[in-house]
Amino acid sequence: MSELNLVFGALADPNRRQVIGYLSERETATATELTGELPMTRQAVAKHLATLADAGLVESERQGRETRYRLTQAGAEWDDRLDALVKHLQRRKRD
Amino acid sequence: MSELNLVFGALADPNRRQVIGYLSERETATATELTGELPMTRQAVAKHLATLADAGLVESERQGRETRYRLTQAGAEWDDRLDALVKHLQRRKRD
DNA sequence: ATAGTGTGCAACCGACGAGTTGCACATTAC
DNA sequence: GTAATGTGCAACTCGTCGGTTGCACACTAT
Repeated sequence: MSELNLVFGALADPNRRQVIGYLSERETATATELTGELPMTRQAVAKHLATLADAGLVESERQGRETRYRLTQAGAEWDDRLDALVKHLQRRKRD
Repeated sequence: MSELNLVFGALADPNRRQVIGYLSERETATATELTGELPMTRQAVAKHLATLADAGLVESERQGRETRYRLTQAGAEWDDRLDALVKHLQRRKRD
């Protein structure tokens, strides 16, 4: 599939956008850690992380018995775009 | 549903992104006209136009026996963002 | 060695989305 | 009026997606 499709498909889910937000704050996290923030099981979070990784927004590295995820450059750029977009929408709604 | 969800949900489908592109060229079009450009039935195109309208990216106006669709301001902005994004991805891939 | 913790994989389920067909209604042309 | 064109609505199929459970494997601590 084309990269654009993968990226927009990944961003279509609000939980995945939230994961991007979390990763932008914490710099790095495991699927188990993120499970504490989201109302779903670890396996569901792991699936979302896999989808984000397919889209090139997230990368993973195994350290010992845990695998830590972090935003890629593209993922960080999208976090910025999303922040800007939310503020843009709020401003438009306010006027 | 939140506006952001509606917008990203609408943009997740490549056919709908293509419809946005077509509308940015033609200024205005009917569902039947767009059917000539896409490998699907008129009703399918009409559904896509409806979800784009829900997301506020497109607006419709009935003129006689046909209803003409055009991009809203938000839709036109997204068409620009998508163009810029495609070029951004191409540039990144080339380097 | 054994228990505890973290992960990955596979199968399953329910819901939703994309697309289709069929038909009824509205508008225009003749 | 009647035929042709454009639209809208409803029901149906089918695939995918988000989420779950269950289990096996990897690593760590004691």
